[in-house]
Amino acid sequence: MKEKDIFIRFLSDRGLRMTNQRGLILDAFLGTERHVSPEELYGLVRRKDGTIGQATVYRTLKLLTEAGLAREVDFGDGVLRYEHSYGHEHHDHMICERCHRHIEVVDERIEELQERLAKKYGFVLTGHRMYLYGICSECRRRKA
Amino acid sequence: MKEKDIFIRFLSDRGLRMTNQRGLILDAFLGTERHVSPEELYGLVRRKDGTIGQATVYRTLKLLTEAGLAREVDFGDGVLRYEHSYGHEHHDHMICERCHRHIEVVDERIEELQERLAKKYGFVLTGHRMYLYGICSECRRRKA
DNA sequence: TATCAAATGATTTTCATTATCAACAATGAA
DNA sequence: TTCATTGTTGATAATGAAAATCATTTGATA
Repeated sequence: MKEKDIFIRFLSDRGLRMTNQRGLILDAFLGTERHVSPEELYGLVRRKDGTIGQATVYRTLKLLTEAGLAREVDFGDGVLRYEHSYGHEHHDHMICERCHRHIEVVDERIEELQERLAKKYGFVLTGHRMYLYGICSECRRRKA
Repeated sequence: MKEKDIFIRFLSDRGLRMTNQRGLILDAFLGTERHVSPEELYGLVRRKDGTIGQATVYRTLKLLTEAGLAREVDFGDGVLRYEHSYGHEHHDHMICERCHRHIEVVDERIEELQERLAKKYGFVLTGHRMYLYGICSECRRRKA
């Protein structure tokens, strides 16, 4: 399992340790699709080990993010979510405002233009967040 | 004052009333540049009327947003900010991760591509949020 | 084995935002 | 005008996510 190795290496580089709890949390995280909130993940992990604390889940998710295995996603609803980062290349998000369906999208030309736009203002880009909001075809049909 | 008329009309369309407090909050909001947090605005309004409640500021900002006079901006730091919407055409945000300097940007080609991207997935766009993060020239120079 | 930093879980704290509620004010019908 | 209805407000409590605290446990290493 590649991810676990990466995490172990990341930890030991910092003088941190791989523990049982961190292993469980990583496994649970890898088993998810799309986006998990710390709370949801806490629920999943607890099924395996009922004694785990939610603070540990929060802490581990931060670590996974720093290790490059997870990525924070903020839909602006007040809950931070996490998605896989390793082996999942960058993408942006398109969200249906009616059914909350969610699609991952990328457009290379947009990415390119973002770089240029940044350069124009003297910035060196380190990252970006782009959320497109709209109504999906499904919901438009249903309305009719 | 155009904005006040718009707000009054918006309110009466909904069977709501223009009040002294709402007027004060609108004025204070119009007097700001860039982005205000509810907390900051509360501070400003209180100078004019020390009895105003912060819940009223929160409520009024929501109303202003619905009226199309304000726009919510979420930089992801846990505080929602508001910026002028009326007479201020849409723009995106570029933020320096080091000094937190903030620039408003637009790129018509990006906007256009976003539309096309949405269409490709059957979405009709209603809006979007785009935040570009990077390091500004100032900060890069200072580092050297 | 002794030592010491890291890790954990329970708990508390923080902080932004929202809900609740009683008091008050405007509106409109009778 | 009177009275009922409904909107508005401010104070306060409640919520909920995230971070901080802390006593205790764990694990690596000398």
